[in-house]
Amino acid sequence: MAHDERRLEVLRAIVQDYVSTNDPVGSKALAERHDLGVSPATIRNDMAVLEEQGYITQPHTSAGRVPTDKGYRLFVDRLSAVKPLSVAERRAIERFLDGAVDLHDVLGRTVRLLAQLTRQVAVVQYPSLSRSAVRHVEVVQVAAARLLLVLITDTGRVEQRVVDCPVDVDPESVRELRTLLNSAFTGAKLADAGAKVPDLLETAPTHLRGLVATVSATLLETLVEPSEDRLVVGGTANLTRGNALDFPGTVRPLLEALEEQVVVLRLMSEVDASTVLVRIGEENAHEALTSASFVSVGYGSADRALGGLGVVGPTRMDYPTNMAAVRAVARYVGHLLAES
Amino acid sequence: MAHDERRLEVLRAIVQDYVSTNDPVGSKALAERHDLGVSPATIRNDMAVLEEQGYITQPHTSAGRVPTDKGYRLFVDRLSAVKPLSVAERRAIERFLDGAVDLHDVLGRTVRLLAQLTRQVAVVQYPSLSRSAVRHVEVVQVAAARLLLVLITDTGRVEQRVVDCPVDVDPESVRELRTLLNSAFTGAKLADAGAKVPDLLETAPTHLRGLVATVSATLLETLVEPSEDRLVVGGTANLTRGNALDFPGTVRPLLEALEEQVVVLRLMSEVDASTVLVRIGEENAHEALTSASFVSVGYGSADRALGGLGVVGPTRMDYPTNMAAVRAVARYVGHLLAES
DNA sequence: GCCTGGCACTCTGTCCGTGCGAGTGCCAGT
DNA sequence: ACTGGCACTCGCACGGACAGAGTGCCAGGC
Repeated sequence: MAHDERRLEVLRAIVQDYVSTNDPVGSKALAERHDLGVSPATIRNDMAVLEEQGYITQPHTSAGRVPTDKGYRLFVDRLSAVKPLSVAERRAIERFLDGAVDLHDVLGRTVRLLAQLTRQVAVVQYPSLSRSAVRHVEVVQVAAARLLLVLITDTGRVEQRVVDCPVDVDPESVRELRTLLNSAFTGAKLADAGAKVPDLLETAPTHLRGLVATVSATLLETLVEPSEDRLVVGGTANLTRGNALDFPGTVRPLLEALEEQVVVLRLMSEVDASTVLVRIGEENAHEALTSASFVSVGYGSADRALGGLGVVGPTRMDYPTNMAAVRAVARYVGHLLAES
Repeated sequence: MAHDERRLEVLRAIVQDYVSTNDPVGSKALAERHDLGVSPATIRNDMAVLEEQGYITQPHTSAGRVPTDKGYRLFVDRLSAVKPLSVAERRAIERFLDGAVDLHDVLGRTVRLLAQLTRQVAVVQYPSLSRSAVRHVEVVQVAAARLLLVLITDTGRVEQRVVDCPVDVDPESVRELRTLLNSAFTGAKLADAGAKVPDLLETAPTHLRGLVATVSATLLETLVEPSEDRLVVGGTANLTRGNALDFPGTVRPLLEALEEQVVVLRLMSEVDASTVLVRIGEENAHEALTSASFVSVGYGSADRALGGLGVVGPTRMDYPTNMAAVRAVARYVGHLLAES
């Protein structure tokens, strides 16, 4: 029916205008700025219907209309085409990320890049430990009865733990231990590492049993502990951009949630690498984020997402552009980490 | 002269009142809240002198007085005693920092602790590479012609770099290389490491020369590069606390400067571990920080500062408390890193 | 049946004038 | 040298008037 179609067109126009002007948009302005082929009065009727259906709302009588969360949702799902990035932007991504010297650097550059590209707050998760594989385990003796355990994953992430042993350890044992651990764990997915411990304990020479047990315990703790998942945040200054209406009250709770990390990590846990996930306003199910939207996607090769990255901003954001930027950056980071 | 003394007392009272109430303070309120033993009229005369000397100013005619940067400076230098931390606070520091599992964790906890204690933005610098000593160098072969170099310092910091070799490397050479590097560098201050390279090259067996040269080059790059100094920032949500007057305009430039890191690191480069450094407003010589104060101190043992930490907030801050907190936390972190 | 032009209505943001309160500076008196 | 008193200056909060934007509704046209 031509009706419904035009009504959606009106909704799209409202979203686009509101996103770009930051003012509630009225029927007259809409008719002027878009070729809808109908008069303001007709648009008003459509808007009345859209409002009744819950897609738009007016801040107060006799102001223009503003999209609701539901309206943005419809817009994202059905009314927007993902905007391809310009050549200049693609090149910027490459130039920005190439030349990174280590994982920390890669993620730091990524977060700055995303923040700059989208003009929103960017978040990047460290490659998940449990989804990585062990590249190398290193044991360093730092004192007679104290060892430093260093775990290097194939994504370049490095974890370290100090292990206090009940008795002194001689250097030869350290060497054996290193060999033992590496042959047991190297190449294994960290998620599977736990299963290898009993085996390892059995095959270990008797004089190393105790040591292996102590060290394995710490190692497992390191691997399993998912709370240790890290997050890099950047571009928080972008929160102060734009209208005060974007975040009712203040940006304070949002800043706190971003520092809390746990909140964002939980949201990020749902991502996969194939589709860009958009959570709008109330959909976020966390108080501090109810007036914000979260656009995220997993990075890594298709079969396993190493982690997630995304941007956080006001619900009034340019979804097509941000989704495109997030996806493009994730792809590039995925390649970068896969080949290193 | 009794005059001057009372005048300073008035200045102290003004600073204290203004910090706690956030309102320009007038002569009447001052007389009521402090036992200065004189009438408001007298205080007014003193205030007129203080204003003429540049220690205080009035936002507009017929509002109370507000301390200037110069006023705060005098207050910090001569009028304030460092307020000792309460037992509860000391205990909080211990409880908060104990149980950290690695360096990243220590610094993360530190920054959260400082932010919470002072209700300001907290910054903590990673232990400086050049002032640390090498604990261990690890070489891991990740491909035929690609090595991963891992450097572990005595402060628990871990740096890693990928090295691409011109020719394939056999595993035996990797083992020799590891031994070689460790015997050359272990225990050496990173600042001195550069000097050891020529020696190393000479003593290296002929078949390893090329490899050692390549690897050393990357290693040196890692060590010397001071731009890689890292910063942990926390408590940015505290910027939105307090009056809008605290930061004229917005907090935006400040947030940007904090993310820039370079700016803060430069300020931090001057700290040493013995005295708490306070930079007030314009003293900061960076545009974004001219309406902010920076309280910092070095941590580490007395003879060598490993890095700096501090807080950033409005010039209108509680200097004695913040200085005490910064110093106490720095001491504790210093101990923690020294013993690990 | 759908669209359009017109019209009355409502509401907000803004501007302006007023009054009030806080605070000052100055002066004369002790 | 300090104090009380007094006139003066502003900023700010309050309130009314006004203009502008936008709506809902209705009657008429295609």
